[in-house]
Amino acid sequence: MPVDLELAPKQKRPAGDPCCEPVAYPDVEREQATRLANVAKAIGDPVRLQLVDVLRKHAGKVCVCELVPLFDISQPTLSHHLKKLREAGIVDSERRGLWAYYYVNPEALEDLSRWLS
Amino acid sequence: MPVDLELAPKQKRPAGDPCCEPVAYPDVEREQATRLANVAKAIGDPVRLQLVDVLRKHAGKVCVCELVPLFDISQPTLSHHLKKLREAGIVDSERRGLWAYYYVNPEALEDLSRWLS
DNA sequence: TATGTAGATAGATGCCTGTCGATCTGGAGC
DNA sequence: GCTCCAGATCGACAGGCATCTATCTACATA
Repeated sequence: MPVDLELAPKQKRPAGDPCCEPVAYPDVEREQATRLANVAKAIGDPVRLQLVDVLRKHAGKVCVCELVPLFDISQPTLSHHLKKLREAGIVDSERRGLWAYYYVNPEALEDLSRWLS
Repeated sequence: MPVDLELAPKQKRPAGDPCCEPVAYPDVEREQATRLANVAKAIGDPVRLQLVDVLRKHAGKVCVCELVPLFDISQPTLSHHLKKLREAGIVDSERRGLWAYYYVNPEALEDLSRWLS
């Protein structure tokens, strides 16, 4: 049964008894929604949210070895979370000698922030 | 090996060669971080993010039967997503006769919005 | 060259999640 | 009562994710 998806498709329903007004497609289209959702998903973990919180205050000045003791997780797990944040474009890193320094890329969060408000 | 967690614990490291400045615990404490992360996680799915988008514009005026055709998912799956949003406190519902009407609870998103900006 | 350290990667594991079809529930109308 | 419909729930399944231990890579320093 082909369904007209362009606008609110009206099912068969007692005439004169519409359950609601017609609904248009979301303003946020699938592609943009996926992008925003990916950012939201990335901060959808308490550890990662706190990581972003720390990095926003100490951008470029905190090495990973200082971050590990702040959380009750192993170093590889923290590295995994940082990778997730990197993949979502929320943070980026820079190596100086032995150490790696992470910083927040503010633009990534701006889109989501704009959509929320 | 007991580690002092109160503030930035200094590991053994060549004296006079600190990798970075001391880091304090995240301002956003674990509990609040978990709350914020749960909200972020709830909108961390493209379908749910678009659902919120639609409901913000048609709050209380859209029944579920109008939402289903907007997405390429089955009715039970959509019901599942709405439940997730309900559990996160982002939306709430009201039954009128046969139909269920959902609306966004703006407060739930405000906290996350504030944290982001 | 050998040793130690910061951080990333690999592989395993158990749990969580998105999806479906089938079924249940409860109101509306005959 | 019976039937139809909107929506929620159930049970199953595949894929994803957070976590760990073990290992690897790259740099620094003796």
